[in-house]
Amino acid sequence: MADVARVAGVSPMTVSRAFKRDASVSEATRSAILRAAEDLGYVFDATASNLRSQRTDFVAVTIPSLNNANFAETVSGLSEGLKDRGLQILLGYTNYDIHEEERLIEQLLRRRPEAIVVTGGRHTDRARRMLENAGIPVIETWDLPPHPIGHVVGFSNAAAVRGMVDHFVARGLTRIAFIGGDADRDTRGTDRRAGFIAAMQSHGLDATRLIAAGIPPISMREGADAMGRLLDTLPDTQAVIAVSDLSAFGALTECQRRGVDVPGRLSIAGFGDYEIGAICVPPLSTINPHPRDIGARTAALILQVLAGDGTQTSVIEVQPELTIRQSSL
Amino acid sequence: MADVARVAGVSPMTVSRAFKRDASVSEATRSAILRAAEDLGYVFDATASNLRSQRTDFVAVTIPSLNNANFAETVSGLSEGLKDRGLQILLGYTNYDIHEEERLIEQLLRRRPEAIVVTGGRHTDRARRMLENAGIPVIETWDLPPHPIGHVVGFSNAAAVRGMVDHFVARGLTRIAFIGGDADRDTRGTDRRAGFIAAMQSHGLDATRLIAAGIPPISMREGADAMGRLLDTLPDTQAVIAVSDLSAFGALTECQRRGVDVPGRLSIAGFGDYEIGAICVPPLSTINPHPRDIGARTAALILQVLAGDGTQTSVIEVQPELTIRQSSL
DNA sequence: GGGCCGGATGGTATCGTTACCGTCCGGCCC
DNA sequence: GGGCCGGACGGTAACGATACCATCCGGCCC
Repeated sequence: MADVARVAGVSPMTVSRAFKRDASVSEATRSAILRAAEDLGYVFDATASNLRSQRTDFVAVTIPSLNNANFAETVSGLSEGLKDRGLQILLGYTNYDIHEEERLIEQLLRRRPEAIVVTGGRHTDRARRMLENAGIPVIETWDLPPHPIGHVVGFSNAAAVRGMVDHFVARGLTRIAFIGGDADRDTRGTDRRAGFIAAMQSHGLDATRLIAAGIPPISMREGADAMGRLLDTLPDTQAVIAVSDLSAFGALTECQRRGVDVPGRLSIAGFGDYEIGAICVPPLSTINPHPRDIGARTAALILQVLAGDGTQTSVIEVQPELTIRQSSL
Repeated sequence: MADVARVAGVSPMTVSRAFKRDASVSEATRSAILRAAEDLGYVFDATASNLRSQRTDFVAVTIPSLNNANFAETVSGLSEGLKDRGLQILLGYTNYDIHEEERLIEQLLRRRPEAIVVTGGRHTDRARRMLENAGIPVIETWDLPPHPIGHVVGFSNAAAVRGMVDHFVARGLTRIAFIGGDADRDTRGTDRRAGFIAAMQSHGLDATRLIAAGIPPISMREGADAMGRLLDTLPDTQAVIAVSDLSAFGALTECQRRGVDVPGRLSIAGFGDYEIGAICVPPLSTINPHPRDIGARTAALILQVLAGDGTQTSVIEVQPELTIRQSSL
């Protein structure tokens, strides 16, 4: 920076200001400085800036998996909402493992983010403590934790599935199965399964048609395998709700391979409104949790909190949308 | 850190060492320090550490899109290979836009990564200059650029597609179309399309059955729409290669909706070996570029270069694998 | 014309950690 | 017993930017 200042004929202080957004540097001086910097190949050192200013301009985000269209949408909405304020995202993924999440949170907090967004409401005790003491806004998403750490932008996975159960029951279907949600690791999956069981019981129906699908992320293949086991063991099943559209699609393909008519003999529904559910034949009924909205509203919340609007924590509940398509008609 | 030192009864210097990996601190002292830190809720400040030590222990990575199983696999392989050496990944995505990539690269370099991995070999001039002058290892992946900036771990998209064309020709199919690759933004897509054209011409076949699919990322829906246009305008087409498995699957669904038998009347192939291609009915022929290997070999290369093994640049070519399934048999 | 104001710029200390260099001390060798 | 060695720990300066305060000067008001 001193070199740039020398070449541009100004003080380092002015160079520093030229790299800021709204500092008072005349336009002529600024462009001269930026040109000198470009010529010299100078690259602004964010670590020094961060240390001195005690601001890093990034928001830490943890998601269970990189390769998931839903979480990618949330990150995208978040990123979009933050970029006007110059906030960048520091992303980490946990592989659906809360111990991995704990390690990740520790690493992320060391880098002094302005805020931290975590997916889900279940954490190790130590992770919880770290988040509570971090001294920055904490937002839990994709869930409605009973005891939030800070802010929440989420929805009830259980209530969302209840809507789908009601849809099936209204169509006169009673022998309904659920695929997935058996792994303790995926709390949203287990919540969906718990919602299924509660909804079935409240209708006075048998809630024991539960097919395990393995550890998350639940693949299409695992959905297909689960459907295979379901057809083998409980062939009179009339409808299936899968923990995600991906496993629902896998289940659908298994039906196709076995010549089981969907929805004629069996109705299928998924969760997440992934693109595949809208385009496959027949298209899948699903529940759209509006992942991009979750990101966008999280971004808005972060901006509001960082601007200092009060210190109370907010719980923002987004409404999942029941989307009925041919696979359950 | 001074507070922790006081509580633990040692000097700040010793606390600093206790947080390192292989510093000479007695085990008793170290655990006392870590306990004191935990009690005080002390969080190590990575920004200060980075500044003083001039090491950040992270590798910057740019990918076109978060929500893409292939790139996610590469990042995962990379991450896995780097974590033993304590290197973390700082990930950014470009939305398939080289100007966005330029901005991203600038932001990433400001954070002083130990190395930078970019997806693809086409960049803006300024991005190229920044990478050349960054003074850290640069690795271009998923491509074999004619003029590499530094190291390369990639493959020839064009050559990979040629293998698929050869497969079709060997089966006696001659009226072959290509879906996608028309957008300038996705260089890998355009390379695949160019490879298709070259391969067709070398067989003396008509290489003009090219169907546009829109701007990347090419969705399943766009694959379906493209297939619709293809069936409308060139109904005698015998085989289709799509720019990715996702668009290939979309194309397949369009055939299903129209009652076009695959592979009876039309063969379909994709690219990328996504899970959907393996499980859909019929399963899709595809080309597997081994994305996780790309990540793993990139990680190994980075470790080797950072360890100081010579200064020459290496070009590592991975071999895509032709995977023939029922959709083209 | 003197005083005042605000935009543009400069100087200095400092953010929290670690590189570098010392110190201390117990053990071992000749 | 003196010398040497190495493990464990401490003191100080410095990484490269910016917060904070000071300065300078042209323009405007009364």
